[in-house]
Amino acid sequence: MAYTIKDVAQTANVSTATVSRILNDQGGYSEKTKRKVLNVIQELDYYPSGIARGLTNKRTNTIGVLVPNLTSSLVTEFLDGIESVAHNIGSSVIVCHTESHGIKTMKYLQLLHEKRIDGLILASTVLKKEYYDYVEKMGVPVVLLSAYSEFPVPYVTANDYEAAYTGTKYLIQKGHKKIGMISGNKEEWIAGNLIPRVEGFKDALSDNNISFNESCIEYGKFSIDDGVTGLKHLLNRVPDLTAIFTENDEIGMGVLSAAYNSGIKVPEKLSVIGMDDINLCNFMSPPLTSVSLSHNEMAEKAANLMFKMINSDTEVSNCILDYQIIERQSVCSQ
Amino acid sequence: MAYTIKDVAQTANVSTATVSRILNDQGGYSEKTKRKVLNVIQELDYYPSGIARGLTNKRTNTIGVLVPNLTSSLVTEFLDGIESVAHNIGSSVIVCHTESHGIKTMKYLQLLHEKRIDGLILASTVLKKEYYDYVEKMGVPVVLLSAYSEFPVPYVTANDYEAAYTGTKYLIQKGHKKIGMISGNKEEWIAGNLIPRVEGFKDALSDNNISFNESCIEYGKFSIDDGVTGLKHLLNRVPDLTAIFTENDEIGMGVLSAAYNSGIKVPEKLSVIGMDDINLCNFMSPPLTSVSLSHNEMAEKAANLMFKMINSDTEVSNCILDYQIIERQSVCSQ
DNA sequence: TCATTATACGTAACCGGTTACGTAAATTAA
DNA sequence: TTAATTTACGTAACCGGTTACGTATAATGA
Repeated sequence: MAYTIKDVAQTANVSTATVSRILNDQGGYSEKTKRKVLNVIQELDYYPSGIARGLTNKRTNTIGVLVPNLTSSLVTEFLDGIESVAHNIGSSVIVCHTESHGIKTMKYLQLLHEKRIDGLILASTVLKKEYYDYVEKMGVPVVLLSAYSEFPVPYVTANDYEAAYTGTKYLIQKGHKKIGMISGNKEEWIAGNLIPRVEGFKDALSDNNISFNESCIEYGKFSIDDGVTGLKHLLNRVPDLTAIFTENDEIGMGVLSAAYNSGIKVPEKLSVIGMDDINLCNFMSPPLTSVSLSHNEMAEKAANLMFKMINSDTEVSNCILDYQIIERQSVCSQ
Repeated sequence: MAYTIKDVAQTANVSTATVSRILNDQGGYSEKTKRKVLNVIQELDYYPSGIARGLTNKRTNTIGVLVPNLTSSLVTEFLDGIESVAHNIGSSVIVCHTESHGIKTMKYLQLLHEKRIDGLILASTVLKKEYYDYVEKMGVPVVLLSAYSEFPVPYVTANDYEAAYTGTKYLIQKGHKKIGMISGNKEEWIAGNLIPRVEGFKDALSDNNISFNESCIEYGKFSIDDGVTGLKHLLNRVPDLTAIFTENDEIGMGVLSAAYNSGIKVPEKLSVIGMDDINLCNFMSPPLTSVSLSHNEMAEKAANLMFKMINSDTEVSNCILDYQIIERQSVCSQ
């Protein structure tokens, strides 16, 4: 195998303790021996083993990130932000693709436990009691990204209710009266009881005296595909819709695609507004108007929060970020 | 901290060796003690430390994946496939976002070296000599995904040259004579000398007696943005183009977007064909015709190859996968 | 000058597992 | 019945680092 600290110590005629001290800038050695040891390290091309170091240090410089999927742009943008922060701090990230699947998620948590990760970020994941109990037991800092929880786990998220309310109101202000919504999976939210984005949608309607009918909401999952099938179902049930609010941009993209393929002009015949403001919105035809939830900031905040918890063991406070409507070309006045 | 194997051994009145044997199904213990130990493990909720285990085993059950970016769909689809294979085999994957940046890449390699990963996959990355020398030194199995190399490192890729040739020929057969190309970064390929997708494009033209002019190729990077700026530059230089072949689908998406915003109808006024056939192609307006390089299969093959090398230390052969044109609606006859 | 303190190390235990080797007890063979 | 073999463990070294503690030497102070 590769050289060890012992090899370095021997060839440099010092003890392993000295080598270790030099490697970690701890002082307690002369300039001369430092140079000598550093030379030997270079010559042998020695790299300390993070494994061995982790064993004593109880620090692996590795964090885990649980994501419900890897094909969603929002999620990969999260991952991107987290990875960037982690790398700057000197940590690596292990990605775990849970598929929102309970058993797979638990398996991943066990795996990360065995790997002795320093911290954990759950992105766009509903924190079930089972998960909470486990991470509690693991005893590592956890933060939720784009999710909240009744359990005492810090989260970084947007005010989904308000954002959805505002997004819907935007459509109303544009003169729309027949507005539908395509939402993600209902069951995902068992924990939260309420689906905030749906509630925001409903309340915006009723506050503006627009009659609401349950059939105006279509529930699916969160992917583009769900947008295309969602639009079909929705228009079957209520054909005179003039605007659609989608729970996220992927669904919105699906709606755009389905509309194109059905010859429904957006925005002339149908206005569409998404949520999250993922980068792809800019490049749709037409560019997709969206409620931006500053998700770049969100990911970085979450990562920074987690590292702060790792380093100082202090409790940190939740963080609710701002939202903002990014007007593009998928919505027009009625 | 958490319980250790010693705690388990003590409370079960056996030695740590016995506990270890039981944990690893190695035999050499009676059913009775096995049950006893297993009970204690459950009671204490003991989980062995992967770190300690890794120290003796020289196996971390962790692999590294280097990717040039995390916002490209192709790359995340790769990542998805690799993660899936790895998880089934019981390995975790560390993502490293290199931004195609030499220094950052080297830093990551060192980090992964320190972490003592079992294997490494370089996705869509040109293997510079510097990288090769380093991974050689690391002594772990490496495989290139969607890349080739003059160095003796196994790769899994498509026949880019032929695929590009065929994609271009498809446009020609549709009657197009004024065809442009938008390619990725020229400098990326220093190592390979030739840019296979560009060569395929050129050769398809000349083999079909279509005059070729260097100004018909626009070089940028690989993102959607480069597609939009690329189209503008290209049309400035040669305005009578009727078709565009893009080095990848992201660039193709950018072209679609720029065309939409400039009022250029696709495919009526401009045909566009991409490469890779990422999932998003299906949802563009219009859906983007693309040369499919079976990248799902590619990622899985690469991962399986790597694990085979990890487990058997045998040399494996390269793998060149098939391509196929997926006709959608962004190309029409001239 | 001698006592005191600081500096520059070395020794060895420890982190939490794995495993080669040794041995008493149980089983089988002769 | 006794010898040979197998089974079921325990002991202790080892993986490759870190670090508490001890000590000889050098530097400082009185």
